[in-house]
Amino acid sequence: MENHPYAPAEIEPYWQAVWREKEAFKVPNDIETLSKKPKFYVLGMFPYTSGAGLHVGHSKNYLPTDVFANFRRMQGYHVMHPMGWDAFGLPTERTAVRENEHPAHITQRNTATFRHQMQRFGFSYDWSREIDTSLPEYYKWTQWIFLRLYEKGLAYLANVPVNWCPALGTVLSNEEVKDGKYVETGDPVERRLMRQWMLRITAYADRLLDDLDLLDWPDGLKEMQRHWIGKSEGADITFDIKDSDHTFTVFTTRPDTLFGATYCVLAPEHPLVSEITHPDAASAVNTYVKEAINKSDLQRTDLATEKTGIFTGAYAINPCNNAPVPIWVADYVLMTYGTGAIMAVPGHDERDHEFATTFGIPIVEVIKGGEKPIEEEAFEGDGVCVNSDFLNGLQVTEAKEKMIGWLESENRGARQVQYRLRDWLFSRQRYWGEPFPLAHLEDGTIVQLPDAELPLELPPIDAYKPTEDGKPPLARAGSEWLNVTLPDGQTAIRETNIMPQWAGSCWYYLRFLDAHNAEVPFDTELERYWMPVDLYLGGAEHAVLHLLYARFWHKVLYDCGLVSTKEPFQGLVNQGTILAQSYQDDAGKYYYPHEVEQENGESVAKNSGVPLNVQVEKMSKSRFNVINSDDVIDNYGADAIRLYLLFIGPVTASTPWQDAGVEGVYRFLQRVWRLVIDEESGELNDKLTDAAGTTEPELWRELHKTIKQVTEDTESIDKMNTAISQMMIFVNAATQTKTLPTEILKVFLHLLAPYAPHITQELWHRLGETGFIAHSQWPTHDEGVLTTATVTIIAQVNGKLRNRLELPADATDKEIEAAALADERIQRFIEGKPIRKVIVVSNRNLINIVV
RNA sequence: GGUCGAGUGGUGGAAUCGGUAGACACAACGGACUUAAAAUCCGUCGCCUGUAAAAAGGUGUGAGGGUUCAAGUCCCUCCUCGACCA
Repeated sequence: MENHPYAPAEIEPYWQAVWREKEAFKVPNDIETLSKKPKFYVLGMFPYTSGAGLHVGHSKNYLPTDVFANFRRMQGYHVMHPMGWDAFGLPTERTAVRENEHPAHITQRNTATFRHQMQRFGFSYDWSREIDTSLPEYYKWTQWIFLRLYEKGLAYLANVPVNWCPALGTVLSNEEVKDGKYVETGDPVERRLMRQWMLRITAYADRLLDDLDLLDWPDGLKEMQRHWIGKSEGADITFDIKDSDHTFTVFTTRPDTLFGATYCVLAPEHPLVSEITHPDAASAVNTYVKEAINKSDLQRTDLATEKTGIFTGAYAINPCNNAPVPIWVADYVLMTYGTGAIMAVPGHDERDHEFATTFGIPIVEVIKGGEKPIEEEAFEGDGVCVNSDFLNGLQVTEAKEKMIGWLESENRGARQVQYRLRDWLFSRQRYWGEPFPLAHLEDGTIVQLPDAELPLELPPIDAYKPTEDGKPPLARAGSEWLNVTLPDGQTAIRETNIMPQWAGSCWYYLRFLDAHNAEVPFDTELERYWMPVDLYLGGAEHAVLHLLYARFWHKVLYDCGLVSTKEPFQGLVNQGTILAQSYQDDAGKYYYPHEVEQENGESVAKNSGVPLNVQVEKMSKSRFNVINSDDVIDNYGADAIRLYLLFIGPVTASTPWQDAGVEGVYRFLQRVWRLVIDEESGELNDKLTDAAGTTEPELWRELHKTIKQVTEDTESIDKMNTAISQMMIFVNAATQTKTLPTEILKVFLHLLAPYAPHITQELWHRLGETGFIAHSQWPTHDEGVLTTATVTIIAQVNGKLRNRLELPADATDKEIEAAALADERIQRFIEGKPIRKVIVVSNRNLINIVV
């Protein structure tokens, strides 16, 4: 019967092979050819290649970029649209330990899976530019860029408090630690001072902040980066200590409240704590400090927890009035922010107020304007200074200036800018990452490897774990690797830390431009042509860290004269996540859907009968709710899953996956197929005609409407779902006409091509065309076709819809009014009541009669 | 606790320079076709009143209030959810 149905399993692999053979999406690398057309660089954040492979949630990132790349290509641009792998990282290293295999092999296996899965989607990547951050030919240049940072003094060693996990023998990032445990294994984590590599990102804080204004990013995202950088302006103030030669400096954003400072607080880690503590308080302070140091920053600064602290027995002198104020130690002050010491103004700072109330410290009002008495609530708003000697009567802003001026003239302090942003902890005690191209001489001097000796490759080692005496895994490498002899005969030992996973992704968008250049990281002319990235698409989880780190490196490269743009990513969109039903018992254990059955309308675990909570949340392996893209492609084809994921909602929205929904777009693709192909004979549909498109005027108009909407919606990126809706409307209309001019059909196939590249290419071919539809030109609509002789006027009485009137499109307001008043149904609602007002909104085809 | 964002049918979602609420699709229901089923095609589909069926009317975008000829859209208060920060 139906011998020639739509068969994605046949046509998709066929065209994918043809595209590969003919290098259909390869971008030229010679600048002369490139300069003939405008450029567009569209990039999806490249994936970390875990062993689990791709699930449909990941594709929400790659689909909009691919559609947009196809769209721009058809509009006549050279389109850079590459893909690669963020391949260094801890999960691979752990798999290596578990399976006793080299991480490089595991990485190769994983990238092969990712590549294969992506190719099944029919993405139009230029695969000749594929990169892998863990290959020496790539990380050679990561090391090279690091040396440029080092030369500029932006990399340094420092003793910093870190999250140390003894069981893993490594430092963990803050995100990896929750409640004092490593989130993945539950191993305890402690705070420890360690000598670590740091990158001086704070030196770029101002530019990272200011240049946000140059970017076409979502406002919310820019706001998050601003917040993260956290610039605050204020003053450093130096306090003398009573009966002591020591002094300490505090940073405050409110120098105007100095007269209200009734105590000071040192962070538990502050070096002065042991120096100034009164002997009577020493043992108690010591105990307190030890406890505090092991708490996380979050625990310490959480507003909800009760403030703790202890009096040192020492007093500071308030510089503006020489009053003695007690010095406390409290964990809500962090050593890593500001100077690690604060002046506390309980009258005008919520946390200080809470602390002062808890410990019975006096509260002084120095700014008037609060709603409640100062003893009850801190007043942090704007007001007038009181109890402040020479500041009395001034507004907060003026008072700040005056106080800073006074401090500077008295040599008691200075204007100061502080950032919340801290320097970037850049070393890890692991194996699977970039080795630092540095070595240590016996006297402690650090020497850098000459550029010509890069890459410094990872040595083979016997086990991917720390040494017995707690050194990083690289210390297991033999002396051949560890010991270096310098040209002058001195011997040095290599750095055994590695770089964090973020390093490789800080510049990968540049390597794509010239992926296999062995001489330089990328060619300057190519960089000038392609940069910046015009559209960068990725998840909101990278809103701060990756984007901030990459911007930082880019600015350093800019200062080195290596790149031509101040910013790497001009346009950026955060795609939403794909959600799915997950099943969890009260203990928090997740269950796979196949382990769940329904009982009396409740979901329970099949084997135990334990009742389960059903929830819709982000699709992820750890929640046991992933849908594998291979399975969907097996059943419905790549074009169907492509369309479905874009159809269920806006690109930026998070939307739940529904199996049944794929059926809908699959049916749509079948209808498209049947428009062209007679399923019985396999020949072209009889209703196709060579007659002009205008012989089906209704459909001709619908086509132009569709061109317009699909073009606009695709351009917006976010509204690809309504572009697909309009194409469905068109196909429904085309199914119902007697004839279908090929002229109309071909234009429509162009519109669908970026979304469903396989079926459109196949039908294009069946219609006798020889080239790739992906290389043909995007259509434009004719506004004249959209205008009609008559329009429907919405007639309202008192704002309520009462009738629709068909009137000539050129009817005047008066004629519309007359027609409406004459209408029988409208008259029923007016019925003799006096007409108070008539409003005609002709550009909305609407009339409202107020009675 | 703060900042930002979002609440629309049974479901995913359309419509925001204020101007026809529910496009498109899923599910459901009814019909045609079929020995039957699947597929396909056609139709109904917010809620309430009304009717044999219609016609017709009322009401409706988290809750309450406001501005306006007109509010899902703007303003105020509140509730819920999400993201980020603390």
